[in-house]
Amino acid sequence: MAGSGARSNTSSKGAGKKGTGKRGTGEKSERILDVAEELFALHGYDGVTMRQISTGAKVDVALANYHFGKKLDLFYAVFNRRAESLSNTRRELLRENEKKLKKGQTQTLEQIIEAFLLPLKFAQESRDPGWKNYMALLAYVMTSPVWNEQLMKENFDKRVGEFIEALKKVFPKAKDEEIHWCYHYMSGALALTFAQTGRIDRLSGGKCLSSDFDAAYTRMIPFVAAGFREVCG
Amino acid sequence: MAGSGARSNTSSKGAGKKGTGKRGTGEKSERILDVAEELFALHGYDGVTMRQISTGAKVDVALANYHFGKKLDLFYAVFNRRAESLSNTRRELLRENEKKLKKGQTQTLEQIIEAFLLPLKFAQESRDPGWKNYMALLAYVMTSPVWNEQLMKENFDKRVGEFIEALKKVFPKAKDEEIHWCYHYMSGALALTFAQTGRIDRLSGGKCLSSDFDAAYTRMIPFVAAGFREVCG
DNA sequence: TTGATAATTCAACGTTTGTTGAATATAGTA
DNA sequence: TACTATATTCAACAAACGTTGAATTATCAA
Repeated sequence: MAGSGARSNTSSKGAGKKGTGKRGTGEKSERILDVAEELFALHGYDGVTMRQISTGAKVDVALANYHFGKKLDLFYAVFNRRAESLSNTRRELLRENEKKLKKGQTQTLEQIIEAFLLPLKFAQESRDPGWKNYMALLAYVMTSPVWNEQLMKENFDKRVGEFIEALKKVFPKAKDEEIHWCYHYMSGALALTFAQTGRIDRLSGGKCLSSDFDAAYTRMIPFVAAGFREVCG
Repeated sequence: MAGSGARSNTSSKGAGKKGTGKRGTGEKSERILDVAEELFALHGYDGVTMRQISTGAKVDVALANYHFGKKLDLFYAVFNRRAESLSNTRRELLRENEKKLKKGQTQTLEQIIEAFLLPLKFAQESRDPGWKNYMALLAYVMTSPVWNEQLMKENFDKRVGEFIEALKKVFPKAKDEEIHWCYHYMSGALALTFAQTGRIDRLSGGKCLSSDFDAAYTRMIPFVAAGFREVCG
């Protein structure tokens, strides 16, 4: 019989491939991921049906199941696809900064923040418009009480730990609570920016644009840095 | 025939009552609202079924429809219930501050921010645990690209406009863009706090608690104020 | 070309969904 | 009491849901 492919028995992620053919790497597979990414970012996990995804990707409903397993596995696949590359870029920038330093020197606060934000700016300005959708999906996950733990923990928390360690070196006298709350504020500012709700467009009468991440980025650094210094300095 | 009550023909909000009896004010009605509030805040609009709500409220499935109309109308009813009281408290605190001023004086930045945050702190610390759920629901709406406009516009944008006007008086030389972006950062920090995702608990190893809005609140004021001064001052 | 494997579509399944008409119970008035 | 409007439950509907077995097509090495 045929079609005995990637059907996940219970809820495994990897979709056990057999020999040569890698699942989820074909043309249609990527179209499915792209459409799912956009829709999940806009309407959340429960607000999207498999039929909406397959219709948008111009494939049969069953194909998404064949390649990715259950709907939940597809959601994970969408989230994981860009998570690693994002986290890696972030690590590289942070270590690059560290290498540039002479012995005994520590990074400036602005450098640390910049290293944290820059990859996100790159993502937003990338040619691939999917990155914008992914950032919106990230905002959805970051602010969701149910997804946050299972998705952020595995993919991003470790890198954030490094980021916070670097901050502690800048503010050696600060309490841990102060640093963590300040990071929390920055994280919230970021998440709302990613979400691209269009609210700032409305409130500002068009003078600010949700889509203009460059404007958000350049002002966020001094804003956050000043906040850190006030609370932790 | 019976049961010809509050059935909304198309999608009207008010649920046209007939004479004396007010819909949605009984004991079970409020239980429905409370449960719906909690579930919507946790799982979003699409992540909650009418049956989950009615089960949680220990009533029949049909009762929610009878009192509130369609599911969408119930969602609106939940959101609107506490929106007005929140916005009013905020206005009162802002005007109280203004009255205390002598002629020619303007409010300090901290006072303005405090007037904006205080009602939210009250809400969080209220005896009614429903307020915490509502703040999480607010975070969901604030960060959602699809709900933001239709719900925030009607209920909160006007008050935010007043808040921003007060800020402009503190920073008369600042550009509108700068003030709006700073407000945006503050708004994001707030939203993530409301969401209570538990992430700060995890990252800080339990030293900070998502539920501890008081800790978030006291540090947010100096953090945000310093950021405003850096960017707009 | 043949044969095997992967990719894709087709058709259908058992559930669950929001919603509603009718039946019953409750409360209040005359 | 009887009457009336409201509140609540019961039972069921059509539609949409995620998922899957089987059939069909494409791919590619031998």
